[in-house]
Amino acid sequence: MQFEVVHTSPSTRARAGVLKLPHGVVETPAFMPVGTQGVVKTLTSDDLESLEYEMVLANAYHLALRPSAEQIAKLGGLHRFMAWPHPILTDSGGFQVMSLAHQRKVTERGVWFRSHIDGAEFDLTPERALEIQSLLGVDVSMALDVCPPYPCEERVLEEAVRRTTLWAERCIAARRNGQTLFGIVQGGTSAKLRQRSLAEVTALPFEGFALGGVSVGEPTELQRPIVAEFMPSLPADKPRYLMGVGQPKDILHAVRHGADLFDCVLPTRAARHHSVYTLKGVVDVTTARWTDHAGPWDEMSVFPLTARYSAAYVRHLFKAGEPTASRIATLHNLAFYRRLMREIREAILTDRWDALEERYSEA
RNA sequence: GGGGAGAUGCCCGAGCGGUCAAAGGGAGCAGACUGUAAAUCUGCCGGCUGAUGCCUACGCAGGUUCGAAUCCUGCUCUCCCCA
Repeated sequence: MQFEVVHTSPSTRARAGVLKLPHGVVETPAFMPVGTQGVVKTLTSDDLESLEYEMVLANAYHLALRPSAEQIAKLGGLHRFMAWPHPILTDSGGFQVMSLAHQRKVTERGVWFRSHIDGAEFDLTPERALEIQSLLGVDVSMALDVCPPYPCEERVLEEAVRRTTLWAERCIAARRNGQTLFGIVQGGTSAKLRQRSLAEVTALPFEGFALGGVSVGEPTELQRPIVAEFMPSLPADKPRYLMGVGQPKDILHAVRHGADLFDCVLPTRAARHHSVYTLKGVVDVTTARWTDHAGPWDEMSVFPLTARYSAAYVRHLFKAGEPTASRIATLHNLAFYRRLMREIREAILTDRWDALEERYSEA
């Protein structure tokens, strides 16, 4: 892996970079669509290419359970398996510590899961998380962390920080040859614990660093200060990844404070839930106002892959329960996010940040 | 022609003397979703009202009863079986 910051905005901490990975080059700031199970739901890999995405996220926990890391390795690795020859980053399963909290136990050794699929035991240690991601053959592996929810007792938060550091050290030790590994900073909404986690994790020789444990249910008013305070403290010469974020405005905010990478289920999940992103805000495409609307939801948010479909038509497809409705909305939302990231990068490179913020002020 | 079953809110469909503006679906309307157990979940859904409450409602018309969607009589209409 190679990372280079090519330009930093003079008025903000926003930076444009180039991330070179085994399967391709990623221009940052970049957004990774979420393909948990080795697909971005409703899309094909060539859709993602048509949308001009350069990197996607997948999930080690989910793929290890089904079809299994060994199975994917046998079939030539995750890139070949999902027919996506471009960069892939995998989450380790740390997020599932939170999302599957009711059927898991965290110990000093690792996380013991009861499979959400068939109830079988699944023992995830930092070492195994690294092995899984190595078997998958992804471009960027994430360390196994403990992601606590919000709200959360200080005591639990502290314990999560402690274990995350311990596991980070074990991940470093377990790293395979050439495996690119990012460390994750925890600490929830506690500045003190964030500070400690950041110091401990960034002391380790990771190739990149992530701010984790945000967008876990906390209000944005609490998320923003954490991002603003700690994103700039992550090593400047390495990629900075804000996990699970977010709304276009959250991304704008984080980029302003120096973030390079993002992922979030919002554009894809909202699409399946008939919400579409436009420069005028998120609109529910099934509401009655679109019944007779022969044009787009927003003239300023029209994209080549979906331009031919009217608001009235997409509304009808959703009402009729047609799967294509979700597909069109997903294409639209990912096109919106792709344009957002492209415009962010352009704004940084041309020092026109204020105009960009103005453009997305309603989004 | 004979015998039987039934008519409930936008639709389907429970209810079978009071706790019924009436279960449950569906449709409709409006929301939520942030490293995906989510193509899921939530709210509203006769009218007026902030709430209490009031009014109109269970095919139509009468009746019994303190009280009827529920019981009785007649009518109208549907469906099924036999000839």
